[in-house]
Amino acid sequence: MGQLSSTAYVILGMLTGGPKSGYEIKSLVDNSTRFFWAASYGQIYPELKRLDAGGLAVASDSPTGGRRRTVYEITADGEEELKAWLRQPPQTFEMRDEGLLKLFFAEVLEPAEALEVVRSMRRHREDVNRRLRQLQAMKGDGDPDPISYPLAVLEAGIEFSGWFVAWCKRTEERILTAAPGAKDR
Amino acid sequence: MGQLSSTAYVILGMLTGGPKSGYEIKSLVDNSTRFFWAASYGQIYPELKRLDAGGLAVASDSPTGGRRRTVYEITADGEEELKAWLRQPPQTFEMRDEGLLKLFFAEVLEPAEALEVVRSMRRHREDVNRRLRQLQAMKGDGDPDPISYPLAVLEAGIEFSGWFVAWCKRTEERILTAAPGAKDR
DNA sequence: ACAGGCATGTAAATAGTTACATGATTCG
DNA sequence: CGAATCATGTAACTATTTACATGCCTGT
Repeated sequence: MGQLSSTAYVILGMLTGGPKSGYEIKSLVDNSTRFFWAASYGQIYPELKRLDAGGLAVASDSPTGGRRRTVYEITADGEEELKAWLRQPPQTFEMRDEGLLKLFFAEVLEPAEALEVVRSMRRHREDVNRRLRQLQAMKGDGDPDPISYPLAVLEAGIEFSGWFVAWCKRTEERILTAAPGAKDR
Repeated sequence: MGQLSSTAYVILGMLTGGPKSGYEIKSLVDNSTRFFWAASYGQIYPELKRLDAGGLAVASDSPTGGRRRTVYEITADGEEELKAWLRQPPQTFEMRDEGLLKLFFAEVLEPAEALEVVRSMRRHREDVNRRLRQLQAMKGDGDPDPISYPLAVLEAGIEFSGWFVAWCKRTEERILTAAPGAKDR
């Protein structure tokens, strides 16, 4: 039917690895694509129903014990749809970083406060970097010969957050050099 | 009034440099914060009215010749509101990169097609990098002694897109190494 | 005369988050 | 037994983009 949302493609992509429940898709997303493409339950569950209705995935009951559970499997149509999308040049590149935005306006603050903005940013990125490294350690690491795309993307996340931390450190130095009085609270 | 939107703070921040029209704010945003915080007319104009209604900015007519024009000036309350917000630790850090998402699922594609995804990403980031460097060349460059926050943020954008381009190149190499047949197109 | 930039605005659609409601199972 | 986790879903809200409508001014 009409154009699918990006979330629809995230789901289709996740389903290429085998049938999954909405809950499983959500936690997969949270442990992989989240840092460059997030999705909430409020998007995932309705979208799964739409994919089923459109014939791109099929739902089937698959309870775990007495706990109801619906898993979805991608169809041949679904896979074609996914591939067609993957072949289109990517369009969306967005970033929203409140820290950079605050720093941009930091002239109205005291240097010590501007410094604190950068420190917050650094703490956050250090955190992300640590979590991504943990994920990397968990997945088979070690530069596999036939390149693993998910691993390559994970590496991008690690490098990116690493670069960001380094940039924060250098920026903290510059603020301190320009206003030596700004050293801590 | 209730909580202000982030867009409201972008506007307040832009107004600290002097009174501006909605149109001017939009083009400022497009030439500065855009790569980490965008805003459209559909947000800016209604938000300006809200800021005026809430006493954080004041509107005044300031036509250019026969062309009507409304400029907004930040009030003391507006400046306090802005500073209070700047002092809160930043919360929002988001990225949506359709290229990384596509690469993540590239296993279902031919290596040549995966390569094309990365090349698209690289072209896009090269473009961004070029435009940011142009902006940098236009603004007074040369590491001013009292650190310029907007310039520091611009540098972040340049470094970030530079890192991204380099990562794409390395990833292209890896794909070619794993599947030497993927050359060209 | 016409293109492009200046200027303001709104309506509709789309996207996405948050909070809530519900209930079963597993592990300590 | 209680907490965490598995599991599904919806309603309300907030955010944001896109497309459109309007019209003046400046430079070629």
